[in-house]
Amino acid sequence: MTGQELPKAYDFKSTEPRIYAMWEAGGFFKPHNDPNKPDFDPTVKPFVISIPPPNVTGELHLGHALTMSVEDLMIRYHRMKGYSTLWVPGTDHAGIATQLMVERDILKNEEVTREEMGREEFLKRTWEWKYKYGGLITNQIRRLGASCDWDRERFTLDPGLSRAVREAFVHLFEKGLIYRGPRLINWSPGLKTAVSDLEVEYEEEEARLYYFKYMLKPETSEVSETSEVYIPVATIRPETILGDTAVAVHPDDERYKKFIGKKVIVPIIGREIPVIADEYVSMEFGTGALKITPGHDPNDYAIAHKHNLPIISMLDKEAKVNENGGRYKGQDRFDARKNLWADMKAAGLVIKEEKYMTTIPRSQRGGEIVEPMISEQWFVKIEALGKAALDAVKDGRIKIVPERFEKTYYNWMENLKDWCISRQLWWGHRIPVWYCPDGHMTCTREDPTECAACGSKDIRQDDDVLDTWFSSGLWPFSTLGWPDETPDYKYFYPTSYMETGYDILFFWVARMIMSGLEYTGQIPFHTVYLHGLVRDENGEKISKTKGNVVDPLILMDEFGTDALRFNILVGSTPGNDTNVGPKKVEANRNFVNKIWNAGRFVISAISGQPLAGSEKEEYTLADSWIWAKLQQLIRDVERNFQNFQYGQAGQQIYEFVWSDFADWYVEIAKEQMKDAGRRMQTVETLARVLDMSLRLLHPFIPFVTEEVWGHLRRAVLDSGATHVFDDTPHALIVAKWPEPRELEGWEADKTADFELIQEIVRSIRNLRAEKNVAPSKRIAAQIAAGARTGLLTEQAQVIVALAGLDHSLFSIHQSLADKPADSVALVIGPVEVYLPLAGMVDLANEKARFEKELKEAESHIERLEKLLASDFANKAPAALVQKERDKLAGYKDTAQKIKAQLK
RNA sequence: GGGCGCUUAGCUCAGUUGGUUAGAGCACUUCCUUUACACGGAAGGGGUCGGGGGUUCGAGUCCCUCAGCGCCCACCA
Repeated sequence: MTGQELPKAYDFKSTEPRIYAMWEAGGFFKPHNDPNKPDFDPTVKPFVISIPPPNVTGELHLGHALTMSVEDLMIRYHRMKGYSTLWVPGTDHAGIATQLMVERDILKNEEVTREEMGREEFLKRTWEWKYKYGGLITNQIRRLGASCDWDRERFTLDPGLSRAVREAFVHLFEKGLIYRGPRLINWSPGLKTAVSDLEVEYEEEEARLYYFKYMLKPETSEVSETSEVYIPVATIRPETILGDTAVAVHPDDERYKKFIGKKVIVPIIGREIPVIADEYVSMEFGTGALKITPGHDPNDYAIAHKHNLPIISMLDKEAKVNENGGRYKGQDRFDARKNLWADMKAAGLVIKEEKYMTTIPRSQRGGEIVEPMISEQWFVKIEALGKAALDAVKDGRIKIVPERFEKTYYNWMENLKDWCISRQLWWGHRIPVWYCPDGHMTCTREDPTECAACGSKDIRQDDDVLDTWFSSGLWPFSTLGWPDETPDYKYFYPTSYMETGYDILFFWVARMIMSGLEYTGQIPFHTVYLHGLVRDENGEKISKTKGNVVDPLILMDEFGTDALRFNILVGSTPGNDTNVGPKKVEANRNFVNKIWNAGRFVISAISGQPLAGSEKEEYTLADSWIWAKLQQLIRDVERNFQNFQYGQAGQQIYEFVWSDFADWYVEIAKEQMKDAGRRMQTVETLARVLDMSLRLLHPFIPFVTEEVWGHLRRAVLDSGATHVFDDTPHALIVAKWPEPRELEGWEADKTADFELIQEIVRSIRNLRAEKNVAPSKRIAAQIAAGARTGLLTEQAQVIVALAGLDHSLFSIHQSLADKPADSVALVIGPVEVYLPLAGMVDLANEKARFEKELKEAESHIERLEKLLASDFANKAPAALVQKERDKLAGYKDTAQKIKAQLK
């Protein structure tokens, strides 16, 4: 197919699936150096990323699109660099999310609850759900162009990964780093499971602060019906009064000192509890007296421990009042609050209530208010693990990008609390501990048949499952075969980058580091790259309630995957949020189309006639310029990639391709190709620059670059000019990453000369536009070029073509004795251009224009003279000073020429 | 209460060893269907880089300070 036969607009719809299938069939997603193959070379460096596994039943959202785009870019770049590159894909069982989804579905369609259905049947249904919908998300990830090795796809509940979880748990158990016991945990009454501290979100909300009387227990000697002796207490959750086991005051509080050691009466239910002294109580806040509810408040729990107070749980798993709540038993926590308060009011125990802003703990998943409760749970002792993980970042074995997150990480790792890992769910890895009737625990790698302690055959497995993050914490190595020393594990582990959102730095990244160090004795990855959140086009946080949800699938349908990816990748910086929306994606679709058409042009240029064998002339100024620009671009992109500045790199390639290559070089190339002698080197330069540009762009926009490159490659090979490319593999995805290099016979540093030509062309165009000269009209021009006569004479054809001049009425002179009549003059540094625009010259107008330009030039001269007279000349780098001197000379030139014109 | 980030053109944002006249996309104005591309081309308009102070020959970039916005962490009822 030649250039002309390609459609005018890039058809991403048919191209993308075809290209993806070609890549996959070609085995390009697999590491080229595979430890499972006989020709394996252990000295080749691997580059590995483990995908942050999406929820197996999830659907693609922009967060995934961002993750996949960035990781695919990293992967493709390293693949082209020659690393044995592996991107391990997979999905997460996502305990709570998936279970909720299936539970709701069954309830809706069959009106059966999970409890009614039973554990075994429910799990069977959930697996069916997984098989049915589990492929959805991975197919959507394929659409994004993700070059993962799908043969190595893993799922957290796979037998292999489940074995890894089992190994990890038993390891901790045997090491004594895991324990079970009743502790105050965050309980989600809706989900009916414990959740970890991280899964609780604190929201500032308006609540009420209730003030009431804690009546002193009358002492027999001074019973008085009228005396009202009480301690005023304030609370946000009056229902927890039912669980109070003390009232605490500050030991130095003169108001309450006399009550310390006495008893007060719990309202309505009449229990006697002590008044204790503790410095934790703030005298200034509230009433200065604090009710202690150890069963339902973390601070109170700590105080109760200190003072050996009893702990009363007054809520059940559904957050209804239990038997400890007397007459309120069975009432929902909020009903109990209302009713108890009403009863207290009736009893004269209420002082007042007022509005109060406070932080309310809500479940990250369900949104309901989380209740601190005493419950029997499994915990991981975190101190030693956290210390090791902290050190790994502190001593630089693991680098976090951007660096500022290291501080956040330290802060969190230095204040860790034991991790509650048990969940009262069914969908997940069941805790591998069995109990016998005597209460012995058996924790083994293989399912036991009898109690390890007493031999009892009557053993029962723990009902709970593990926190999803426990298994995903093993992801970088469990996916590679651990705990077995598989070839993959040995070669690809530790992995290279961990790329994910900063929002799961603690949830996931920190836990992977702890797990990796503890189980494998190695860091799981050496670099953590954190990306930001995706926001809508106006920088607003995307939320369903706001109705500004942006669906990546719709964007891909409308504008193509490459356009979406380029939007996501360009203009985003590490750790910062990125805006995505149709307008931005459309702009990038246009860029993709630009590449397509530039490709079409180059391919048709090549296909014109055979390239091989023709004589080659010297490179032109334009050839040298575009090549120099490209070399600079390659260096800049490399530097930016090394610094993880992918957005910056993308932006620079965009500008090069559109502004330098398409707008200038291609237009000049059209001229150069008219000259038979120049055709070969022009086409070669076109092909080379396009080739390099496509390589640089491939990690960003893989589909269109692969497609265009395929056509380009065939055209080049058909023309016989095999020497043009560094390498011609079957696909761009495995082509070599560009490195800066010089061409034989090519002149470096012609940039300034070319820029003068650009300035001349722009000035002429500008004047034409001002004078409303039809673009199609070719006009005459005379140039007085002074010292640049040689350069301009050489570039005459370019100037004539790009500025729309009439070749036969164009001349270049060293100087002009007489200023051409009826002409408009332009001054560009040392060059004067005269455009004889008869009838269009307005002397007053011209004068005003020159005066304005002169003023500008003079202000520059003034500024530069001042600058060069200052310490700048002594202290700044010599090259920089010279540059400013040259500039000053240029402005002086211009000013002088303009002055002459004004005479 | 602690920590972090942001404030640059009308809008959304780039700008990483401090060094030309501070950039892009969108929007806006004028012109053009020229044989790669109207998903295009050409030419324009638009910014005291949040305020103040400092370091420096030189600051959007470094330091201090103030203001506004946002995020994270934290046990004051």
